[in-house]
Amino acid sequence: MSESTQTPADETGYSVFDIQDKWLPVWDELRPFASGKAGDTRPKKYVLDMFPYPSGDLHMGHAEAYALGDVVARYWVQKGFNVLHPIGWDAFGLPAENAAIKRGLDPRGWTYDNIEQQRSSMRRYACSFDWDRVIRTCDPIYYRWNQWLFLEFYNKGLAYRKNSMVNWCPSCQTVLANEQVVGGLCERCDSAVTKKALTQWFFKVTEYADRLLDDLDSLEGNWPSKVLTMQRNWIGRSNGADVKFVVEGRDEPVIVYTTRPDTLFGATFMVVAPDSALAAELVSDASLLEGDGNSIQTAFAEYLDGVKKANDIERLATDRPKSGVFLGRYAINPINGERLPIWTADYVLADYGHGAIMAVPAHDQRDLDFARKFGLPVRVVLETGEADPIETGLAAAGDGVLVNSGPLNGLEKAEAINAAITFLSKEGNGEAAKNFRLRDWLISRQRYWGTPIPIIHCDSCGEIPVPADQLPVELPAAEGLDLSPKGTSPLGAATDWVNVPCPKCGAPAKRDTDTMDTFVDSSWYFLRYLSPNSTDVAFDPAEAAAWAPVDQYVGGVTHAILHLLYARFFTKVLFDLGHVNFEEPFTRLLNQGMVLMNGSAMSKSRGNLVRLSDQLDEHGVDAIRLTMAFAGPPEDDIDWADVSPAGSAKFLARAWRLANDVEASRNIGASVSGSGDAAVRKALALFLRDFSANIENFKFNVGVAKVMELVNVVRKAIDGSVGAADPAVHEAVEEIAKALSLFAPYTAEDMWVKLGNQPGVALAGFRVADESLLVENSIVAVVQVDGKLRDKFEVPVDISEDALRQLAFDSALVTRAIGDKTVANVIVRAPKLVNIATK
RNA sequence: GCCCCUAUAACCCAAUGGCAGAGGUAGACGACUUAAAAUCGUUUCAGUGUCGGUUCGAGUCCGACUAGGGGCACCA
Repeated sequence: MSESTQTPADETGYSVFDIQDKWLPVWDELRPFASGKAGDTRPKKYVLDMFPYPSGDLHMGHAEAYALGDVVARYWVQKGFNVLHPIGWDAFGLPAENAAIKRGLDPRGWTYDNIEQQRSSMRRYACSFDWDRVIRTCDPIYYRWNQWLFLEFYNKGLAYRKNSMVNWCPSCQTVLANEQVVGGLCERCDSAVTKKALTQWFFKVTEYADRLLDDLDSLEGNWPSKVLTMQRNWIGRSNGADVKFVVEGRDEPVIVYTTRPDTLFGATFMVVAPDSALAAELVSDASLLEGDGNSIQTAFAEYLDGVKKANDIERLATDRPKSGVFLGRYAINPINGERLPIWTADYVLADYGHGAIMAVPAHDQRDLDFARKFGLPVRVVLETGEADPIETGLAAAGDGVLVNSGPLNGLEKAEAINAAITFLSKEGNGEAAKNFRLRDWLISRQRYWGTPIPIIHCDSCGEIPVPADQLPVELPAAEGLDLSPKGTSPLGAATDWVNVPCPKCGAPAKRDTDTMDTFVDSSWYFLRYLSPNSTDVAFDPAEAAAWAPVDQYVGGVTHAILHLLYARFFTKVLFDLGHVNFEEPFTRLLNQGMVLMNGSAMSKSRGNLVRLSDQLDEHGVDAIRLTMAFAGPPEDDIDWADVSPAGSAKFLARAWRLANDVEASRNIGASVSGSGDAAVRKALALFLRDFSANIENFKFNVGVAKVMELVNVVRKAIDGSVGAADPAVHEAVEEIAKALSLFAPYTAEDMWVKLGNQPGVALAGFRVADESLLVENSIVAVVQVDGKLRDKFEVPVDISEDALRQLAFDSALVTRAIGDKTVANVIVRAPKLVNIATK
């Protein structure tokens, strides 16, 4: 063991490193956190930490997350609950493959080695995990059920393949889900994401958009409001209308989505997305185009080319000037028969609504910018009191009364929206509609280290699901496969694996070579913990009924959208399929902050990396865990430069010495009589009352402070006239050990045994506060004059208002403060306070 | 540009609308020690980012502003 601030020469004998070595093997025997004991009558509590990705050993971020999750889990154990607190590994994914490519390692071996290292670190870190329920998503016994779920989704029409423009990371050489593109950059490697037309697998998450949004209301108060807001924004529901515009020379009308059907009279042109099928079709026949058809086709082709080249970062820049091309075609406004020119511009997105809009420049900033650039007309149809948009360049976005709008004139905006929809519906020209910002979830990836998609492609039968009895479709060995990214799946080269007979007709067919997004794995793992080794079912419904949903989820806010949205989606699908009886997977959510160093995220390149293993070697496990809990509110970031693990270690030694002193006093046979010191008993009762509330409200830092307070009280008692042999002291130190078991399990266990107990402080159970000690006979009342404190004195708790008022006016200090001023008002809040207002 | 969160002592942080300090760090002093460390004890330090409002009373509620952090951002 390396140098430590805890000198082993500490004459009292406290050595964090010795007690770590001492208790770990004992706990391995005791298994205090086994949750599957037969006949366990304790009430259940499912506490879940987000499982780690095995990218190396644990780091400071893990240390915080698992320390805080452990406080919650161990708290409920102390409260007498049968706590399910499992752990596993999110073991598929690119880093394993990248390591394989870079260092010539097998992704399998690399992954399992890292898992072993993390598992061993978690054991030393004293995480209260139930080690009988470990899962690894890269085990065939796990991902087999990914495939089963995929087929359940497929059979329900919730998994489908389509060709579309998808996000493409040129560095990872794979497609990305919308959620994995952050500000136009790849979430994983920060490369600029481009678009590519590919046939890919999707999960139809949009079909659940309404429920995913509406059910967030039921989580209000139990999830951080920040996460709820982010999910609401991401789903992005908007209400409006679909409006049919007849296009000259086209049989089918074009449908346009708008949130402002009230401004239909203000539409002066139409815009279609350049990369939409509609745009291509509209210009395909040169003879239909107004003016020189050929030059319009050329201009469009050039424009489309430029749009395709632009990446998302350029496209998302809001200050970018508008661009576009006139397509030489016209649409008819259904509300007034006006002829509107059709343009194409990249501010209209192909995959939102119908890829086409009606432009109302007077009341929409984007349309106004476009109209001003290309000299298109602007017509105000809503009197908002704002200046003329043509003059100011600012669209009139406010509310008001309709003008220039035929039958809608005089109506308020809200009324006009309804009236317009009614009018359109009657004519068959439109209807109310809603749209979502959320897109379907692209789940196929062109990489090796993932779950194979269980579909076989047959020339004559098409897509055929792999029959259930042939699952799992196991990944072929990586050996001999070129894993380097090249835009197509490495699995395509595993010819023995790829070529299979069609399950339906027996003709030669090929397996789908893509693998699933790893977010599929993590969308249901909380259910797999309930029957982690089952080969018959993904999860046992009886176990699910007994344990699920998760009562308390703990993890980083980085997953606020991705993982949490997908897991919610899966849960709702599983509910609809009759596999679970709840619709929200995580009843309560705690997001812990990050661990920083000197104000910024730790990283090797910044040179501010703090290694967890160094910290553990220097201060011991308990001190680091305690530091994490004590640093501040759990959702706040911890700056490691601001905290003092040495201070935590010092406190733990101080607490430990209390137990040591009590033990010593017992050994010398000090006589014990009575129920012990009243002041210590009262301090203990106060502590018991406050501590539980603090932990349940995630105020771990305050909870720790309460333990420190009690330690200080007991220290004084021992050093003073009360002494270490006092029964109240003994009792208080036992409670300190139990409370500390949430934060510093080694120290707590050692204290507990020193006090004469069998090992197992984690299961000891908190004492109940003695209510009779909390009843106060007297209280200090304060007297304010004009809000300023002037006197205070002790009064009986049941003092009457009149008596207290009298006492206040009897006070010389008070009368002096009043002086010659007139008393205007006297507020009496018996027994605590009197406030005398003067004028 | 829009929305949300935060602002208390040198530092990290507490405080059901009722005495601004629970706890810790750092500092100072003392005890113990030949000395130092450790330990124990004592102790300094703010009127709560700014301005205004509600109230008998505001760190706490309301409004505006400043600073920091986060989210969303051509979604029709």
